[in-house]
Amino acid sequence: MKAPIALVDCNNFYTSCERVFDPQLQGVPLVVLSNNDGCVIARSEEAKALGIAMGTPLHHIPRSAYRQGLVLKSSNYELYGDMSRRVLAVLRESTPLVEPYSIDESWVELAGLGGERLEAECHRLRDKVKRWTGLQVSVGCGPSRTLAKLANRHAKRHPATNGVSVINGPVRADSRALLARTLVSDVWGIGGRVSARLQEMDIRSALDLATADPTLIRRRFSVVLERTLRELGGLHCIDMIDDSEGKKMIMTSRSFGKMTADRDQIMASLMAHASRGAEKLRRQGSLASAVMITLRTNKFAEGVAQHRDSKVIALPWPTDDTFEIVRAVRRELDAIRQEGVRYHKSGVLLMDLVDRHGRQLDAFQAKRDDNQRQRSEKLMTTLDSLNRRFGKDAVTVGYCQRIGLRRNTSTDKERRSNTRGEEPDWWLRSRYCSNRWTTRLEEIPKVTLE
DNA sequence: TCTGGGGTCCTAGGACCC
DNA sequence: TCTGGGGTCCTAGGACCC
Repeated sequence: MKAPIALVDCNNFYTSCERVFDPQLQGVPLVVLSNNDGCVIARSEEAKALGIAMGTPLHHIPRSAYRQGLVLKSSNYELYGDMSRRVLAVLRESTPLVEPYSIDESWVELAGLGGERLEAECHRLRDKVKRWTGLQVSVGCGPSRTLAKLANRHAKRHPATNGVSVINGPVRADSRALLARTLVSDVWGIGGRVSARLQEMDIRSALDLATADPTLIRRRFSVVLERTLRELGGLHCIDMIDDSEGKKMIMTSRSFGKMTADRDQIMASLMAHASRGAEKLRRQGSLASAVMITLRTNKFAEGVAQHRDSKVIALPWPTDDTFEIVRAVRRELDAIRQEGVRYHKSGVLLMDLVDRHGRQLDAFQAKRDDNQRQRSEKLMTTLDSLNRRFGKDAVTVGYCQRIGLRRNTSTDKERRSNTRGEEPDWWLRSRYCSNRWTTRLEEIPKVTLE
């Protein structure tokens, strides 16, 4: 028998992080906006009660919401990332079998526990995270990940559960009833397309799917859905993700603060993405064999020329050198950019990643002599350590400047006065950003004693 | 004026080989 | 009028996740 698995998920994670360090945000409707202050990506319970949907564009939020006290925050990933690490540290202290799943969720294997002891352990984890980080989590537990997800959703929605729910698949009556009440579209792994097709087959609830014919499901859909079906039945099919080899591709892209046709600005944005991508590459110890650049216009803008294109550039040898990657990007921009078109978003995708140490020195790589490689490694190590010590973007490539994330100041006006003259169009908007309370000494919370 | 960013897995189909 | 069969590898695109 496989050990039960729990999903520990932070409630309204981004808005909760904001509240930990700013008590004035308690009890008010609060939303966190996506990059560029584009649309709503997190909501407090009060904001949900105002009817603000996930993904609402900022400019579609009704005035009435502000009259009721709605507060906006720009996303502050430095803060959220650090809070996420803290939650993880608390979980890891309790059990070694923790697998981070997203910035606000982790899987935890609870071996050797069952019945009341299992439920007690879930409550203990929940209380501990709250006490040590100030964040509230919900814990869902079951024999498979799909059931743990479903239990988690239940725990989050029903205060009577006290944030913890354990289910056992359709064998037990109470779990069976929960599956019957859950729409198939709310099951983890089932999106809009698949659920529409399932409805046509009269499969409407999670229980309907759990008791459907696996062979038929596999034939009409795929092995993915068959696994979901079996997981709903209590069979463990979806394993821990083995990310020991790191990510298989690294994407860095952003929308521009304002659309622009200016070649230099577009170039600067791509160079910034290339250097950020190369940093991520070095952090996970990989080398990229190819890089793809992408450019696109704003699909929502009416009456303007639309254009999108991308190009894959093979690198002469697998590398993690910022300068080599930037050089490739610089050379190829004109291959995809159309003169006069105002672009809205650019991106750099590092592909065909190989392990830095496990690489084979084939005939091509041999072309790059040892001196050159050692110099590059030294330079990149220096670059990274300077940036670690003096803050992100302390040292950057040529004129690409900062990638356009927030600086110490948080208003557009202050930003402009910081940059001597006109601010580049491609820089992000980030008008409502809070401090990076836990990662920057200058922004640490101050307590004044009367 | 203003609509995010970063991933994974699976499948189908074409190219190519014997 | 007739035109093998089976296997692998690669890529593009679909679907889903947070």
